[in-house]
Amino acid sequence: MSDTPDTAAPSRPRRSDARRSIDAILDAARIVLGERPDASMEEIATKAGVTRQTVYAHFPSRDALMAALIETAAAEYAALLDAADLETAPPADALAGFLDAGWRFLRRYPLLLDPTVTWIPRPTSNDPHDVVPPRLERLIQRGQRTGDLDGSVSAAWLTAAVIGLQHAAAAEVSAARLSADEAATLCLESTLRICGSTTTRPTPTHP
Amino acid sequence: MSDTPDTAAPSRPRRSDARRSIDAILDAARIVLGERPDASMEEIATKAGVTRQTVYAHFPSRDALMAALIETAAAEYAALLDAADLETAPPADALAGFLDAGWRFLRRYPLLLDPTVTWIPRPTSNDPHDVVPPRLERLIQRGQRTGDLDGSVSAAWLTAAVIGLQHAAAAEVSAARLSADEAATLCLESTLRICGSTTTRPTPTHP
DNA sequence: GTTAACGCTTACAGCATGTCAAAGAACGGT
DNA sequence: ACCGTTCTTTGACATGCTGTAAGCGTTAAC
Repeated sequence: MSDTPDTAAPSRPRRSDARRSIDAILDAARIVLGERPDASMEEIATKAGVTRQTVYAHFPSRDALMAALIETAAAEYAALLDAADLETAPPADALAGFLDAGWRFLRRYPLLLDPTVTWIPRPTSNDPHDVVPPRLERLIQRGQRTGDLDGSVSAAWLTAAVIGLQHAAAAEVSAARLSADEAATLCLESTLRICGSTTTRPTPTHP
Repeated sequence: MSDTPDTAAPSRPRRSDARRSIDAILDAARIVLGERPDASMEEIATKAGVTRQTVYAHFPSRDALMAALIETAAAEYAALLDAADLETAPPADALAGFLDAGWRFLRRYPLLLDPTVTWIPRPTSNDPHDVVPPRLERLIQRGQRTGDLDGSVSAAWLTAAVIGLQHAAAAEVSAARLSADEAATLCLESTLRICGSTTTRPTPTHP
């Protein structure tokens, strides 16, 4: 997935230390930028155990590094989503599974919580926007067909709304106004509501 | 509201051309940063008809300028919210009024649509976070007391969720996936749902 | 009309991003 | 184990943006 940051057709396979450096840089960027999104290339390079020029040897610019990082993130996100069977589980459960995958992803990539990243150049391939929303939208459409979800609101909007709700919940966690568990619970609750889930999900009163 | 960008107790009143410059700078920043959030001080100064140093004469740093800009924005937002009687109107109508104020505000300050701004140093006073969420939360709490809104979900979370929904809707407009009208309609619809509005708001079928 | 405040020009330092060239180190294949 | 290639490092350099400073012209306030 992060095979070729530079070009698409390497004449010869990459050397092992180069691959090690690339992985170290990507990992360092994930961590450092997760803590401080405006960290310099120097900091990332140092954290990766290489020099700044080595970073530029593999990623022609800061934006290119970001794009590659987002790209690997999207691949991991896609793997998480594929592991949660969104296609077959009951829609309400599938929605919970979608959100759960998101929480686990955001714990590994707190970088994407910071909004600074949203406007950087989109990766050439494997864009998160091409990976995450379509799967959620298919899930919502399925629920609307089966009648488990309300079909009177467009699935495209509900897709954006659900992701927006999760962003809002994550921001509340970042601001320490909610715990991770509270945020997940409330987010799921509101998600089911906007999707018009008819599943009688018991309000937390004893039976 | 934007009286004293520098200090709090000016020994003598500000001169007229100084005030004119300050207003021009703030207005230029609002417009230029709305188009390109990473615009330089030079561009802002040029747009304002002054030199870069004049900007620094009034705002000690870029962040200070941002803070002042956010501060005036918050004041305008507060005025819009106060004009829509959130305290007395029926909760569902008040929610619609809240969202409407938001749409009008975002049209004037597209700058705040860009997420780059969210993490800059908070203004010393008149922070938007101290202006907008409390009014919405009071409105939701009132609706929960009167029974017009569902009281089983915390008003604090619903506050964040409603604002998050509006952000999501605004992003869809920015991405040209929705028109402004569609976004407003869908956002209101989902807002009423997560708040558990019991108002029978007719689905858009003809009477 | 005098004075204080304000704006403009010029200059400078600091920092981050990119770029380049050359020498040294590590890898891969033989 | 050797050798050629690839990778890394060092050092230097150009550029652009931020922030600071002093001097001088201009304008508003009283």
